[in-house]
This record gives sequence, C-alpha cells and structure tokens, in this order.
Amino acid sequence: MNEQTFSALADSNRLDIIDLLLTQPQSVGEIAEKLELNQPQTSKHLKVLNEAGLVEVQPEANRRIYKLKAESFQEIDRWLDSYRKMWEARMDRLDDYLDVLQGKKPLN
Amino acid sequence: MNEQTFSALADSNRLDIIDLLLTQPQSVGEIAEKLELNQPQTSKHLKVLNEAGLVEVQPEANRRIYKLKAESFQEIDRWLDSYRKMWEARMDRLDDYLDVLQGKKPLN
DNA sequence: TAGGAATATTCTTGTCAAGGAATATTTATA
DNA sequence: TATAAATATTCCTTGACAAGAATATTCCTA
Repeated sequence: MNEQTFSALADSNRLDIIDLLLTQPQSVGEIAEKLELNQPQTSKHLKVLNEAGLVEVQPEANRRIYKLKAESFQEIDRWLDSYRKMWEARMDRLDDYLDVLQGKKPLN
Repeated sequence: MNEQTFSALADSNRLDIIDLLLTQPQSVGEIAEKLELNQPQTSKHLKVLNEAGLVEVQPEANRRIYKLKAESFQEIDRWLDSYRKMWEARMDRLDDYLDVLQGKKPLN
C-alpha cells in the first residue's frame, strides 16, 4: 500500500474536495466556491490529489474539470482486504456467543 | 471520515508496523527488532497509531503487547462504501463492453 | 491580437512531525 | 531493595507542508 495515497487523504480540505467530487466532476472554481477556499489553495490541493492518483483532470474550454479516479480507491479497498479477516474473525466469535445465548452451544 | 486516521497511516514505518501486527499481536521490542527500528521510534509510532485508534495495548508482565483494533479499519471500509458506487458504475460499463465483444449487444 | 477569465506556480512564513540522543518510568528479579 | 529489562518521554534539530500573497500561464473571445 502506498504511503502517498494516505498522505494525500490526511488533510481535511482534501477530504472535503474528494467528498464534493463524489457528487459530480467539476471545475476548480466551483470547488473553491463551494468549499470557501481561495483559488490557489484549491489548485494546490488538487495537484496533491492528482499526484496521488486520486483525481484526474479533463480540460474543458479554459476550465479544468476534476473527477475522482477509481483506481486509488480500489487500491485502498484491496489493502483493506487483508484486514477484513481480522474483524471477520471477531464476528465469528460474536456468532459463537449468540449461539451460546440461544442454548445451541455450551460455553467453553 | 477522520483525518487523523489517514494521518497515522501516512508513514511507511507505521504501515510496516500495522502489516506486521496483522500476523500476530506482539511487543514493542519484537516490532522494533523485526523492522530494524530503534526502540524509542517504535514506541513513538505506536503512540500515534494508538491515538488514532488503529492499535490497542495489553500489558503482559513488563512488556506491552500491541494488537490491531478492528474499528478504525472498519471505519475506513464504511468510508470506502461511498466510493464503491463510483467504480462499480465503471465496472458496469466494462460489462457492457464485454457484451459487445461477445456480440450480445450492439455498440451505441 | 489584446484583454479577460480560469487556473497554476512561486515565494515566504509559520507550524508540525520525524528521527536521533539522552533520560525517565515501570516492572520483574536476584 | 538494588539492578536490569522493557518501554515511554523529553529535548533538539531538521525537513516537509499548509496558507497567504503575488504573479505567471493558458485559453477563449471580442
């Protein structure tokens, strides 16, 4: 798993940007206005997100439309796969406990 | 979604620690030795992970056993849920494309 | 092609975090 | 109870990064 990805996500403004882009792709100006950020900051944050592979750009006249890029999110998802076993194991234990409550199984 | 969680993950040493803890809970000394980190750094990284809720401690004699904590990983998983729609939509389009390749469907 | 809109970049400053070194703290044991 | 083992904390230095301000760049349009 890539440290750069988490690094890009470790900023509340950038999390807000990503959250906003989930609704629809949009331009720098729109993002800046909706999140009440100034334009240069917005561009800089988008640059970080872009370099981390979380967004991509599509020029549209003299504006630049940013949109989410699925790959990096999928990478996080695959990374989480390793950890799902962990909490599923805990779920199994909960199932055991529920069985005990229902008298299906003796307590060890 | 919590910025602190991503912040804690945005460091390769800490990613390594988490990866190591996936195999089994273990002490500070074991972690430090396996990852070739010195002990103070290891303790400091574990502190960050602990404050982010990614690990928890269990004292065992004069050692402290650290283990992964499922909750924070599940929180990331729930956060990713919002973004799954995005790439699933793209997957649908891929399915369409595969249908086209197999002659099941005309190209629009 | 000049002007303006949209966006990106540079420069500076302040803050924060990582790493190293040293030391403090806690707990077990002789 | 003194000592050693395991771990945590503090202090210091350095590098990275966010924000603000100013400026540069790109691209459309009159």
